[in-house]
Amino acid sequence: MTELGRRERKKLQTRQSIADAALELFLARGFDDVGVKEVADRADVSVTTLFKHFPSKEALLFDEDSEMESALVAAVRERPAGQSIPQALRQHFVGAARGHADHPLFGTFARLVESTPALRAYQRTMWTRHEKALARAIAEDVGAPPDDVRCAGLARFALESRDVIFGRPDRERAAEELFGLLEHGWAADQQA
Amino acid sequence: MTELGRRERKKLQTRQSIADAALELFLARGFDDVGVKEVADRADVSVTTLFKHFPSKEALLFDEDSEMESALVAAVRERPAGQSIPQALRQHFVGAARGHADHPLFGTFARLVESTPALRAYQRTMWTRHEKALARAIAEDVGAPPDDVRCAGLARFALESRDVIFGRPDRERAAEELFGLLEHGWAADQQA
DNA sequence: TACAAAAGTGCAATCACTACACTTTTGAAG
DNA sequence: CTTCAAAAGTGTAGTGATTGCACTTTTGTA
Repeated sequence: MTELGRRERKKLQTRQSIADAALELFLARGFDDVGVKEVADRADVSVTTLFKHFPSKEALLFDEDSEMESALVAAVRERPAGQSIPQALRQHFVGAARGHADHPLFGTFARLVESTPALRAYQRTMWTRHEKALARAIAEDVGAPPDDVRCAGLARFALESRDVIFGRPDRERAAEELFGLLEHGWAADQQA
Repeated sequence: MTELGRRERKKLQTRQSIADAALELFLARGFDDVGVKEVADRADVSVTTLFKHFPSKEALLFDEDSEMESALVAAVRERPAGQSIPQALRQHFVGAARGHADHPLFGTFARLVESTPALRAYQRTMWTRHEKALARAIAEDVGAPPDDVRCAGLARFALESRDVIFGRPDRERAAEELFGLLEHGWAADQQA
């Protein structure tokens, strides 16, 4: 059904060449030490073309994120009966982290992003871009108005949790503690 | 005791001229429509000098943030007996918001930042820069290890709450709900 | 008074990104 | 199969922030 014409195929291929070239070069020599010119050269396209496919240098590394948003919303909507929203989100993030563990490149990639401020920032904005969608899904689920503050807050906190979790050595435990905090609150085991 | 020599005074004065020129121009015509050159000209310094005083164009608008960090840490450390940490932070942020209401310029300034993505992002990183300090203060207060995940999470969430709150019409209520969520958890009034 | 550090300057360069005018490719209609 | 407009790609020249460099001026201090 999704028969792509030759034109579309070539376009995607060009895009892929660029993304591949970027990934290789950045992994090998670091984000800041490789210019866009060099990426374009290696992909055998002009700089102008490169920027027709990607809106910025950072974007070269973060392809395809519309799937992420739907997966995020689905994690809330289609969670098993009786499971709370925070727990569903925790499971979603931990599952994603496990999936990444398969890909050997992913560790190196994560380290690159971690160590480059510009990339960290960009990745964050990519994620928070989904904040509104997530907030709306949560609000709908609990029957609150679409701009409810607590739903917006939970959405924001959950996405931030992801960021915090990925910076920790023991992600599973970190996820448990953070989402536990969101679910039961600071007061729950802090009677001091 | 803090006798500043003429040299230091002149340096501060130059810095202030630059910051003033930047604020005026940016408020009048928008951040993106004023070049660094123009700011430097107005402050009667060279562009080189401007960048010796400020690390970036965005930084021209966000001076003095070391006080903010100590105020933040103090809000936790010196909170009244019996007050929870989330409540102390809520009060700190709401109080700051009220204080700002006095300054007539502040509204315009806030609107400028709000409407300029680059400034929003920069302001966020300025705040999250204090995340570690806040996390450490919290951990120390409750007797947890300095890198405890829950303390780090609470610090992050609190700072994010500030950002969410400032985007809402009714800040007081938003603050109550968000910090209530942090204190008592999502489960507390969400038994559905 | 003399000297070294600090503050300031102007110039040229880098780098991401854009506007423009242009050529080539290609899907589809006739 | 031809034709033609849209889409994809190119090269050039520019903008605007930021940096490095070599230089002059100021100023605290010995």
